[in-house]
Amino acid sequence: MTDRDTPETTDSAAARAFSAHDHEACAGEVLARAEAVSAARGARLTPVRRRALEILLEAHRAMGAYEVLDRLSAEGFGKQPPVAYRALDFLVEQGLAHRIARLNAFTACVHPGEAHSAAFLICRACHAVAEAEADPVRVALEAAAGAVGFQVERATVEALGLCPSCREAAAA
Amino acid sequence: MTDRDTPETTDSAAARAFSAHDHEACAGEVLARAEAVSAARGARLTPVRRRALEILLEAHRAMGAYEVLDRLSAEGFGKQPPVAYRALDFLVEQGLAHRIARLNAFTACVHPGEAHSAAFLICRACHAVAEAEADPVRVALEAAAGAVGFQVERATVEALGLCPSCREAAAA
DNA sequence: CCTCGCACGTTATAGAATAACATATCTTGA
DNA sequence: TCAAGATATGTTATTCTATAACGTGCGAGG
Repeated sequence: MTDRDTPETTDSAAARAFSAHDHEACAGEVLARAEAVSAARGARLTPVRRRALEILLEAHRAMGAYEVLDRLSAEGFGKQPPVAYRALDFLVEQGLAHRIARLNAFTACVHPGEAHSAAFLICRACHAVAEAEADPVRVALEAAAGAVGFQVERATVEALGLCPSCREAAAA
Repeated sequence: MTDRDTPETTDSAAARAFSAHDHEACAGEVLARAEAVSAARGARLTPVRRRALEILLEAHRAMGAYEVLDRLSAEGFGKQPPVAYRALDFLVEQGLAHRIARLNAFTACVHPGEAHSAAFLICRACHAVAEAEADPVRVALEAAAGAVGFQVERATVEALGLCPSCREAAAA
């Protein structure tokens, strides 16, 4: 079941999240796409919002709203909670970021624009968060729901466990 | 996909949660099993803990910790947050209740003792919460995780949407 | 009996989120 | 171009959620 040694083949985004890679390039690419997506929809990616997204992308992990707020206020933006919450809520609405319920935290979406159901893989050791493709999961969930007449609108799928690196470290 | 008119056949617990039924009998049955489970493990289902579980069972929906606390304190138990959190945490640890991350709330487990992966179906209209069988969902999730070398330990699967009754009401 | 562990209760504080209001900026159509 | 409405940003204050730290009582085992 935990059939390892199939790293790059299946879900490149999730695999990348758990391995060394060029954060800056990866962040830049996503940011460019985020701008395109926003423009296409007429949504305004203002300075605070854009900066909030950059902060999430740079961190490449889930961040609490107050953590983002600290960074924003240090850069001259507002110092009060709504500043961060509004920016983050905007990003989530636009599909540029996701909220991780289990952590009361937020993370940048790694493939904005593309329709997708995401599942989050949260490492309990190093706290990295990967966004995995979850279409089959969503299908299974909708089947279970449909069986009792429930109509799924939004799904929250989060797994807590060990990422490949931490797993190796633990085994050693 | 949303193939209705299959109410009692598939997942009786989840189906029951969304239809009229004898709450008292259903709660009594679950409570009896909870006691058996606790006894079998040597876990102490003390008065506060037992009462907290009863409160969840009677409500038959997700309740916030402070809501449970209000009821407990009205009945002579402690009035401070840790009283409720400790009781609820115990219930969750013992598998007698679940925490719904999305709602910051708790709900009684409808089949304690049996090993199961649960998915929660949360009605955004009436706020009912059903616990559905989620083994296939879990399998799909583990497949997605395994593909990137991630080892799932605990999974949070929650769907927000419309329950059968509210869906009918909305359609009318 | 006595003491060690667990449960219960308290006070105090930390952390997450939003309500309500004032000000500024952007857009748009007259 | 300018006024009006919508959108964004910022503030203060408050609410909701959760935990840390400490003292007390009780029950089981030496």
